Amino acid sequence: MSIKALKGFKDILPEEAAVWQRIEATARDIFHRFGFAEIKVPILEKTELFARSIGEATDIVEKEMYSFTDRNGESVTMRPEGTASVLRAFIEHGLHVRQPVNRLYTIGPMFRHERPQKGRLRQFHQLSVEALGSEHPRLDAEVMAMAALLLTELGLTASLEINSLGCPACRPAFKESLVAYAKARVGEICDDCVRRSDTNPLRVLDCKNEQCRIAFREAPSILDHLCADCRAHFAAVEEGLGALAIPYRVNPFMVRGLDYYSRTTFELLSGELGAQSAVGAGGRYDGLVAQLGGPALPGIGFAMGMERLVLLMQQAGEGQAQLASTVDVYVAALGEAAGKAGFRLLHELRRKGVRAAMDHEGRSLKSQMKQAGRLQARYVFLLGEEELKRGELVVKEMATGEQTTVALPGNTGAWCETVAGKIGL
RNA sequence: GUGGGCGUAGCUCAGCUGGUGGCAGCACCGGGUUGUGGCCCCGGAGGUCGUGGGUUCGACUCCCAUCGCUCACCCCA
Repeated sequence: MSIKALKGFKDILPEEAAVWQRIEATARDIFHRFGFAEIKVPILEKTELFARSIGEATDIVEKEMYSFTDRNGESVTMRPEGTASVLRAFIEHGLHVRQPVNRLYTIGPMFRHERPQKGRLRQFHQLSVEALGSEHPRLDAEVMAMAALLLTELGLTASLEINSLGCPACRPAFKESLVAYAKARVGEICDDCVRRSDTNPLRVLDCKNEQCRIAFREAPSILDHLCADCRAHFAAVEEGLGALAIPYRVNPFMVRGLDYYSRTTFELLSGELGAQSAVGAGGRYDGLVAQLGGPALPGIGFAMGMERLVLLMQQAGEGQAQLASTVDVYVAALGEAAGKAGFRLLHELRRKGVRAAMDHEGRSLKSQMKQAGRLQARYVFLLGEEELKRGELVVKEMATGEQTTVALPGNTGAWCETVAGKIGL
């Protein structure tokens, strides 16, 4: 039995990698338009970083992290999400003293030891975006608008849902009234929700169980419990989205899985991801930087799941492998002497920026032509013993089948000048 | 951690109530064209039927176990 990839770890084959490249290129372009700069951070961090940021009591920290003891006896963890690492780097290098507001993004793999299913892997990839240093609600709207624009430019549609989770001033009271509401209905709600009302009360709000949904339909709403500041902030976020004409829906039942969120939270949802629905999600985390030992700076960010984007693009027909040509010129040589000359020609072409390919196996011309067709070469440079003798080269344009004979000067560099000039490369 | 579905060629899959694994499609290689691709025609190569046991004269087929994949719960991007 040959060795296979680990459960939940996937190879991205060349054909699919093309889709990934398109997503990354589009994302970078848009992020740069919005003034975000890339930051590259390690994928291995001290375990404590995640425990402190994501929250000790979350599923991620409790049972999903790839943690191990390093050779020096220290507990380290393969990052389960990007924000903690980016904030650590932000604090460690004092980026806030350079400019008042920092806009950062990072792209890369994350690791969570879960049971894989559609749209969920153990190693997955995120586009992770953070804006630090401003609590202006317009920033919230701007960040959401950027996320939405990315989807649009990838040819995808998703619906934006927003909510506010309040702040340390108003959330505790809400939590209490919600717990009280749940406790009074232990008989009607699922076992999970009974458990949740102790461990993570807000989560009862987005339980998928039909009974629970009914039971919590009349539950206290966070939006009615917001303090004056949070209420004003949320209203201004809505106003900002309105100003940019970004469609959205307020969903008071939306909750986030990570502890650090405050005030604005949002999700970009799609119905085409199996049991998963979020392509992207994020929110504000105003206390987090300070909590990690940095300055008391507010922040907001989001993450997009790249595998989920790929899934959506494939379903939208955007994931088709482009039939673009992978080579400009295929050098077909016949015989040892022509092979040697063709090999020099091949490298000359490449040095001039031409995508060129050649076969070294001494195959028949027919088979070389076939290969050229498969690579969708625009031109074949045919070099046989006869051409070599006469100092010529046959240039065939594959699309039309048209062939012209080109005279070769004495050295390969000049050949390419002549040939490339002739065919307009 | 819990449950359902599925494991036959590189890929997609036929294979009936057990009786020798398929001229199957795509892909690959060669030929038809002594030096010309795509389309067409002909030929070729490619398999521990996931693995291990059991039942049987005989198992791809039935039973058990195991591994893997997958979907869902949980959770989340």
